Amino acid sequence: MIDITPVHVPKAADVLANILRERILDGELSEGVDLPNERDLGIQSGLSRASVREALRILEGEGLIATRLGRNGGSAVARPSGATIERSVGIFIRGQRIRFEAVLETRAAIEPPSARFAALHRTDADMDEIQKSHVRLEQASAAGDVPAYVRANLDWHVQVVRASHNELLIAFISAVSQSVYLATDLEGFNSVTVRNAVIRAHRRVMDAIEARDGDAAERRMGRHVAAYISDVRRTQQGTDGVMPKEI
Amino acid sequence: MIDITPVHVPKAADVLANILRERILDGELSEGVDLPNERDLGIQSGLSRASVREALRILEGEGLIATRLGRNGGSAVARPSGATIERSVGIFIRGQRIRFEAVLETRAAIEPPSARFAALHRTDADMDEIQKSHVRLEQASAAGDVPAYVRANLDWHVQVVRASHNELLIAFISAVSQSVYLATDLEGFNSVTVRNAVIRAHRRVMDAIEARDGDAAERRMGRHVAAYISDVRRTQQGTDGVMPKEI
DNA sequence: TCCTTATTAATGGTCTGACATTATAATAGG
DNA sequence: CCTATTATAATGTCAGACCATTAATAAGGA
Repeated sequence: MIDITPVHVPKAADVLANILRERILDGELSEGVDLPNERDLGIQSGLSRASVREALRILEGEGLIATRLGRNGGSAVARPSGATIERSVGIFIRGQRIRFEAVLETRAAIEPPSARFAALHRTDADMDEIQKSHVRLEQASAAGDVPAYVRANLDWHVQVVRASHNELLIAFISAVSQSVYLATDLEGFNSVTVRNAVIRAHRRVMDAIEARDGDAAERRMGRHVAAYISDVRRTQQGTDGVMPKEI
Repeated sequence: MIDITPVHVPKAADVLANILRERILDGELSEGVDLPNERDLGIQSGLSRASVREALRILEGEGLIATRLGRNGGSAVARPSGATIERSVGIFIRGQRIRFEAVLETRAAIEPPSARFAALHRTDADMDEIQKSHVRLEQASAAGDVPAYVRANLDWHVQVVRASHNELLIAFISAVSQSVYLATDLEGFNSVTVRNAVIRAHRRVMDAIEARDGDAAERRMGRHVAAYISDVRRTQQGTDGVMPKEI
């Protein structure tokens, strides 16, 4: 008797999605190009419109196409943005019940080397953005607006990583920051003393980045995030440390 | 005249997907629980089976459910794994044409702090796994099997990060490693000298992790990946440095 | 002519119903 | 008790119709 191993029968929509995905990622279909409409795709591929739609949905979920409704609508090729990574990381953190501690550890791992790269690769425009973020931080702190302060704080950290010009690090830190913000205990920043310490630390990091001093930027950012983490540890004693669900 | 801002009309499938996603992520529907079949979901939600299927497809793409065919089939709640992050990162790297340099930078950023956490948090079982990876690396090197060597090399690095017990760092390094492997120029490891240098560096890192010496682990891993990167830079001079497409 | 308004057409969104395919459960036969 | 067959419950796929949305186009008036 002939021995046949079990065959895997792929679904029609997956096959079509794979074909289109490859053509998009290969650059054969470049950003902005319109795909044929669903009915034509069905005719060309020999599949039903339902299967075509399912394939398009897969690609849309991957951020590879964007679909518009109405006349002159249809699916256009898009560039997968960091938003896709942010979404999957957010779901991962909530779904796996990642400890808040682990999220902070990840920030502590990524940010200091990112600050180094920022010091090495920054442009003047990057420096401007970082400083603008910092001004917003100071204003929110002076106004005692804690939620705005926390947002500005996170934004400053993201801006620093942006200055590294490393797209992957930017995507990672953006993904993580979103979760950090939602899990941050605002009470911890009610103290003017705490907020001023953060502002001073940011100034020191900015000085190093401005001076293009990678070593100092990495060292100072490392101390800053370490201090932040020990602050959080002190504040959150007694809680279970699991990420909250409102993400 | 009354002023009405444009309203956003969500798609039926999105609404259902959002509802189910929240219930899954809130833990109300826990792992392994079977959802109602598509027809029942349609009846309960008041939507057509087509819309229900579209919603299920969204959740499947997010790794939140797994759908089986056949009798006793249906959709069961799943835990979103790192695989979802790996997929989105892979698509991001290819789609954005991320420079190979940036991917290596990201590794260089993540691995040293991960090695520190590994030294601090490792179990004996983790140490075993790391050492087993290292043995496979030595065997592949001795046999002159370069592809197996490169795979074992990457696997060793992933194992070290695993020992950190930080699920996010594990997911990130796994996602990045996949791309690194496919972009690695095997020629660079044809030299026995190069391979032996790597093996010695790994031994030093392992010693630090075994001794639970976080500082040494971070420092040694930092030197190791820095050396690797400058090797790659030397080898790849003249190429454009864009990630290859076969991912 | 030019601007505003109504009409029309193209396209995705949704629904219904049917049939195909698959994997398991139930059953019958040894 | 075990094996082979049959029935069944679920997803996968298709076909066709109609709805909803949007932009191009035509019509109409200043």
